[in-house]
Amino acid sequence: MYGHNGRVTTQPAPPPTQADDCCPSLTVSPLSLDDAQDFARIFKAVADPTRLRLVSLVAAHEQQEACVCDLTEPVGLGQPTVSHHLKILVDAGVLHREKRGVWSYYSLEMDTLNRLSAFLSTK
Amino acid sequence: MYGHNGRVTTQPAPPPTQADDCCPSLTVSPLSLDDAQDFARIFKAVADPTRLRLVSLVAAHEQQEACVCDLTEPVGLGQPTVSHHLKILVDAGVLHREKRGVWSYYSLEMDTLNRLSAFLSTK
DNA sequence: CCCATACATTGACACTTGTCGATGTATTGT
DNA sequence: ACAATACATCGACAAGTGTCAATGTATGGG
Repeated sequence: MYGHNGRVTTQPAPPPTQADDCCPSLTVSPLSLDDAQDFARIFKAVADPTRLRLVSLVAAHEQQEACVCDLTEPVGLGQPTVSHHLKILVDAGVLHREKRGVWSYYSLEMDTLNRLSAFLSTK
Repeated sequence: MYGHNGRVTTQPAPPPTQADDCCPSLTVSPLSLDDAQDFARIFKAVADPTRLRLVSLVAAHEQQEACVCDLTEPVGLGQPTVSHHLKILVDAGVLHREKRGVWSYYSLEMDTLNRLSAFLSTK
């Protein structure tokens, strides 16, 4: 009934409310290793100042889409570096890439952003 | 009126809706470098599978708090490593540390999580 | 057909990061 | 005072990451 450190311990513990396996949330039940790795991978994509700015620039651009040449100057980095960052965002499902003619147009993958948002929310 | 790549360009562009400087959002206006760095730092703290599991374990623990000795076994890592991860989460404002007796109790900093959540949401 | 443009990929490098073992520092009980 | 416990910090090392210059690949225009 009392643990090694003096706090009251609970009974066998009700089976973790895993009912909502639809969309794992950070604060409802312990994350499985798989879920933790999945979300960590997406967060990693967003955990860089340059990539955050790229996403916000795409969002603020006309039609909510932009090509590489629209982005290199605002972020002040070389084209290969920007392409590299955009690839990471696309691989993580944060951005969508559509090639039209010579240009690659990047747009938001809103489902992913909202999924991340819901994952973090505590209310 | 037409840009170098054939898309219609807009007039001088209305001053970016910076009215909501209360809480920067990823998708409303281009992020400043400072805001981008601030949020990237917090996302970095969360962009690791072990740290995500630590946060979820704290959230799922009794009283929504846990000490290091509660966490080492579930994540399967050594005590110094767990302490290291917890420090990163505390520094980022994701967890709160309170020392009571010999134990350090970690709890959620819900404001930070909800701020991140709102930052990512597109609705 | 050839050239210019937009973008992707590669190789290299400095820097950061996750992990561990060893050690340091409080706090509690005897 | 001493020993044991809980935790933090340090030093080290392999692995990962951000950046660039150089090069490769497709597309459209003349």
